[in-house]
Amino acid sequence: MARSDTRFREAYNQLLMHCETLPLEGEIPSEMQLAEMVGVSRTVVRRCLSRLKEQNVISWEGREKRLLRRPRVEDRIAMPEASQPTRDLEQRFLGWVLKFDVPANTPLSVAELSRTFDVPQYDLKEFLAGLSRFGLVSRRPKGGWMLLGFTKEYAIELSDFRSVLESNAVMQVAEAPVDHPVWDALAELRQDHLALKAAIDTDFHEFSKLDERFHQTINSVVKNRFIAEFQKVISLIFHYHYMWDKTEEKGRNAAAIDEHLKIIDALEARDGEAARDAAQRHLRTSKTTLLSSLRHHDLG
Amino acid sequence: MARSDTRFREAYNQLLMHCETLPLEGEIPSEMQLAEMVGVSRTVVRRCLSRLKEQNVISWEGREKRLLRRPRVEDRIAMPEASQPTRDLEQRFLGWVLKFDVPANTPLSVAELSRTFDVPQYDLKEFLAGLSRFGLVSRRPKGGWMLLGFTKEYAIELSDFRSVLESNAVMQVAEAPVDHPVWDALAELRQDHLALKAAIDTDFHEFSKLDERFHQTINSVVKNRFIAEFQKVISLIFHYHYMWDKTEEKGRNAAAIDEHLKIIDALEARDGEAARDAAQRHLRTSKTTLLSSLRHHDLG
DNA sequence: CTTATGTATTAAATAATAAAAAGCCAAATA
DNA sequence: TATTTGGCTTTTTATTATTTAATACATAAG
Repeated sequence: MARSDTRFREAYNQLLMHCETLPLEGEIPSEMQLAEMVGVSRTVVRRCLSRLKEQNVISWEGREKRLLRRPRVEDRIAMPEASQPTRDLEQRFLGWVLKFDVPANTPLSVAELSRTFDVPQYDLKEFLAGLSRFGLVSRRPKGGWMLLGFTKEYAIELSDFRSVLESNAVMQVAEAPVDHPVWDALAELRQDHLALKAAIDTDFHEFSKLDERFHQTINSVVKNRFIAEFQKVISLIFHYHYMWDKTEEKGRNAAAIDEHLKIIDALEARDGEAARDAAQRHLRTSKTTLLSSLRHHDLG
Repeated sequence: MARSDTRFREAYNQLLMHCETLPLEGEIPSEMQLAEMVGVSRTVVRRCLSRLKEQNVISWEGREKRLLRRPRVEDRIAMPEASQPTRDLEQRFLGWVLKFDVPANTPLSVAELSRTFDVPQYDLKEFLAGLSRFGLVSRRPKGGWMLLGFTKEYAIELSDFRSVLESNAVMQVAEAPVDHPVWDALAELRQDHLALKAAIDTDFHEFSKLDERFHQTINSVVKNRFIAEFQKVISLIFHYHYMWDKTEEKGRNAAAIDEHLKIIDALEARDGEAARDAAQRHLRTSKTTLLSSLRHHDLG
């Protein structure tokens, strides 16, 4: 009932590996050096050395440490099977919400989420606390958490916010120096848009990926940690919704391609104002699409 | 070693109070009604009733519950002294960081913070997880947390972001309907600015409050949860820094008053473009001030 | 005099646990 | 018969206890 000793196990195995590179009776480096090597505190190193001595792999007397015998495979400590990485929890959680169409104002059970996502409860608590800053979840008065979005209001506010951020991004692109990599990327995007436009009848579902790439390219010009953080969530949400709303998909995508091309035109002409206007028109369309996809869910 | 029974204690005392309003031998409402009343689960209500019966305050047999005697003051359960509210932890934390000029890349000890702020450790974990979304803190590889901001880069990106948000807000104000409360607020702000301008030689330190009010008024027009969340942090940070940077304060404030007035002029003329330009000029000044205040800290 | 070790102190992660909430069912009421 | 109520069970949450790990400090070795 306490913190796991994964650190110790990992360090122990690493030290074993290091021992294999040493000659028999060879001198083992100082505790501090070992700690540095393995990226762990001296406390852990000493625990490892204790065990190595116990197992008669090394001798250890004061600062004299020597290799007694060659380490064997069975000397290694088994690692507790690594659970799913907590890293992409955000992706998985938002995906779950959108895929299963979890309605607004659903109580979230940390215990249950912990099971579905195979993530310890305290990691989830931390994660949810972070999401609450985006207004996606909140604490319930009687304890626990609650999923707030995606209501119509949320979608509207998110779209508006996206509009604000992306208008700014477009303006910045227009003012980027000629040798900025964004220009090559845009030229390539133009080709890909034209290619898809030509094959729209069969390949229209390919647009989703292209769309994401387009917006990412535009936004990559803005070097701002706050905006970047939000973009991650925004693009995820829009992306998922489009994937699920299949009504009029071909027509919608064809129209979006033209809108994108207009933005590229304006940008390459270095006309910031025109680009911003084109971008805003495009984002208004996106907003409408997002809202109508919500309406379909309501009815279905 | 488990969750506190504050809920029970509070509920018990509330039920005692309710009993006082009842006549002797009076019927006590159903468990569900009591639970609803006190805002607590039936489980807690039943625990309370058990104790009330034990203390001979009520009789309780099946669904027949009657008041046996008038509750006395000593029947109440003592409440564990409420620690500092976790509510304004954000204010206190940011205040602490800025006031003591905690440098960037300082390791934060949850244990220590818990003591200084008189807040349980898990609350702090949640809070820090939230702040990490703003890029102010992050997890350290070997565990624990680390304060990232306020570096020069952070200040620049924050200022730029603020600029984006506030330009948008200003544009929206310009398009607000004539009966929107913002117009009255702006008229009042104009008077207060003029008054302070007249008395600038003596009252220049009053500007800080006025500044906050001005920006809050502008931003209040934008109804957007994402923007609102950020504004809280942004205004807090800018505000604190100005409070601590005393160089040239009078001159700076006098100039800012004029900049504010120009924005108000443009807004009242319903000239969105002009208002945005004026706002951007003002925010550029703010950015410079913020950066120079950081530089002073570096030198001092 | 610097660097490494031994020891003590402090902090962090996390499982265990009491408190609270939610769920279920039969009995009682209307 | 439909609905509410109370007794009981199960699940979940908040919070602590405890183990692991990190850090600080004194002491010894080179």
